[in-house]
Amino acid sequence: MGKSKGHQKIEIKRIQNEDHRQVMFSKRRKGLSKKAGELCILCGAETALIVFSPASKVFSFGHPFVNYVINRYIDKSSATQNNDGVIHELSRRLTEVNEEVEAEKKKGLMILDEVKKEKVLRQFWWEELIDKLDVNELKQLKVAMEEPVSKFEPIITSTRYLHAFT
Amino acid sequence: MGKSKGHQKIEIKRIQNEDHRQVMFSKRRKGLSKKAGELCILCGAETALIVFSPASKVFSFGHPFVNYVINRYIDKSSATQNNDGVIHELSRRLTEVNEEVEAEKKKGLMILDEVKKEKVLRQFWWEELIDKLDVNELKQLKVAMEEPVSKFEPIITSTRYLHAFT
DNA sequence: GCTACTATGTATAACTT
DNA sequence: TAAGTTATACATAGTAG
Repeated sequence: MGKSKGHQKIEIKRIQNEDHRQVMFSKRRKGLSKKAGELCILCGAETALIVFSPASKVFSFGHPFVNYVINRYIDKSSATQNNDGVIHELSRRLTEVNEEVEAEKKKGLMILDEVKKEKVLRQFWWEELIDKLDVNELKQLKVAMEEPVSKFEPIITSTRYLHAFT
Repeated sequence: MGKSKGHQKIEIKRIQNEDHRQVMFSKRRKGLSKKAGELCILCGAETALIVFSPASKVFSFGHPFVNYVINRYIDKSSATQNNDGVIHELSRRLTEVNEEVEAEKKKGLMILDEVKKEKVLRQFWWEELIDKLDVNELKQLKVAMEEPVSKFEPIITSTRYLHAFT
């Protein structure tokens, strides 16, 4: 007797209850693999999906093989200068940002003190990350930054970026 | 007048019609990325998704980053020894911070006309940007986007960005 | 934790513009 | 050609075992 409220709407945010989260992970991971497989069959796509659970268990799906797709991805990004993937990833990130901003604005602006506090935390995060990026990534960024890209400047406004390389 | 038969049942096999297949690919690829992102947010998973279209276009999604997840997949044992461990730790912190942000968003409640204007201009800004950037600039932006300060700053100092393309 | 069930939300196949 | 609409299939949140 399934006495259930059925599929209720949920907010997309971290599930607090650990058990619930685990169950959700299991279900959704399977669903994701299934859909990845369907995409391959229906459309002739080649796909790799790697998922680490919070407990660091790995799950993967690949068509034709995970490693094959990964290699293809790596080759593509290093050899060819195909913007598509980059653009896609960028637009995805930007979309995320915009959505976040929009959601934020709908609810209201954060209290100024809290904004400052968050900003400090984020700076730390970012500065540490820069320190830990591998040499190639730093070179890439450095080269990119040495190019005259005036239309780009607005993004890189902070001097924080600069001493990462000095 | 949407005179449609709606979502009909389909067999999971290669779609023969090329146009139909392309449309299906586009839709399902987006759906897949969305669900991958939801899995990450809901369950704290780390995920990489790489999809090659039949025309060899690459699309990818990664949290925290595609390359990070791939590296972790390829060589899990080194994760604690090199920077991956740091990045992992940092990504955890980012998640925590984001949770805090989410919590804080709920506190504030001020909708501003100014803010709406900014939203429109901002969308214009990034769409133009994507169209105009060359490879080096994309690399640069990619790096910039991968750190949370830039995603955050526009909220506060956005007016600096707006005349870049006007 | 895993499977089964049910009610419901969501994704999406077919169609329109 | 992509973007929007509609009807339906499918995924899945909640629950029980």
